[in-house]
Amino acid sequence: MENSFLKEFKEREYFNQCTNSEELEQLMNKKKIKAYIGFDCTAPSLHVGSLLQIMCLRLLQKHGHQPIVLLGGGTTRIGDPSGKEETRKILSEKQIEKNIKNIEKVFKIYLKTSNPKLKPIFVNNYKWLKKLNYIKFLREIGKHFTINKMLSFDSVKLRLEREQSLSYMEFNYMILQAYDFLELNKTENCLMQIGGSDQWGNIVNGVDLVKRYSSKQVYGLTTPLITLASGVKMGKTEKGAVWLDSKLLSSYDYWQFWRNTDDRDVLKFLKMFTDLEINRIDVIKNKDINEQKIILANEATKMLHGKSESEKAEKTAKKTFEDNLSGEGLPSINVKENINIVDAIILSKLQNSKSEIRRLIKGRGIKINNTIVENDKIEINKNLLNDQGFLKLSIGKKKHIKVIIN
RNA sequence: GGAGGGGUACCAAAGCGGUCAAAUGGGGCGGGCUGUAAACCCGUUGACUUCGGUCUUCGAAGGUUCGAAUCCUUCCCCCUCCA
Repeated sequence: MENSFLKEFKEREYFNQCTNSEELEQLMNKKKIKAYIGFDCTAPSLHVGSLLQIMCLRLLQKHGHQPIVLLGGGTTRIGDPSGKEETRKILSEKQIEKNIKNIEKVFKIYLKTSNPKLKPIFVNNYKWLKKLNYIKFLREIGKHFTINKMLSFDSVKLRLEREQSLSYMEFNYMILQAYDFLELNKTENCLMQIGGSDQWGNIVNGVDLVKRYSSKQVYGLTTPLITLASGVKMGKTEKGAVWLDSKLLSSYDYWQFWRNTDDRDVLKFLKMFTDLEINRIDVIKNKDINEQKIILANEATKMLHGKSESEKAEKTAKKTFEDNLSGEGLPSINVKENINIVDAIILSKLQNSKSEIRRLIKGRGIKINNTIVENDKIEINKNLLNDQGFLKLSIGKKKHIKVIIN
């Protein structure tokens, strides 16, 4: 079978590990299945750190399979401790519900929702986890887990080797996640779980549990952890998380995030985070590197914020960076006349320390309409407006904002 | 339970009565070079400031002292070895 789900999954470098690659391939070629991914609900929205998982769900739809989105209201209440050093702050019930609602919106943007055979099924594991009866759970589910086996999982093994404590709750997280899979298999006939490579152990546990409990064969598939060429984990910038939410990060800033990709990561990101077919990417990769980055930024932004926002961002970027003009579409703030430059920057939220801003001014890093601000006493007044009626305030080379005096 | 070692800024790690807002390295930020890249070089990196200073920080709380990250007391936490 040409161009099967798994083939494309591998071509796009989504593939890390699979519990049984050949069998899964055969199965998915034969019939359309349901697969699920669980998402963390501790934050008010998702950021690019989750984008690869979202892309996996899109790919499922592309090949006719139906995604299940598990928003782990139940497990969020406990917190996945894997790899975490500090204890997670406990979120209120209300906050979790609010997060879940907001996160659902992200999926409704990225996934097709009209076709009933493909549209994402949203589930919340709190629904079944809250009803669990401890004794019954131990007898029915707990008996399928041997400590011996669990100790052999990397997540556990490493912790023990490093002589770090591993709490009983952490063991339970593994089991609860496995139980989620079992539950989804029973209620939705879900046959596959996808997750990041750090979830491998948890996923394998789920596959095992379903097999032992129901004698059914299900599959697990993981994606690699994306480390950037620079060695850091993807998704953080100077401004913090790269949110997939226009309320938390403007489409312009989102576009900039992709535009600023390291040369060495561009090809990978084109494969991972755009819908462009592989053969088109093969052509694109011979283009000028900066053109490639623009294509990447356009494709990624289009998917989240829509075509017009993406075009606007590109135009603004071109004006701002290439023509050195004041791009119309920059994020903007309104200020009173004669406000001090330092206070204005505080208002813009681009910096939150006055000392830092003064330092930047001393270091010649702040510009108004491309002119270096020489001292921190400057006031913003109407004389500084350009002929379009605003002024461009720049912090460093990349952060620009439109200032309007009212 | 017994014996030692330790908790310092974003991280790692010096300092062990005043010259400490705290060496050094990493990271971050700004500048230069370039391509809104990387590498490299330079600067900067608690807050506020009328730019004179002022205020808050070295696990927590007390105490000694003109003066404490540094000394004492109590408490909390981590690590190593022994049982």
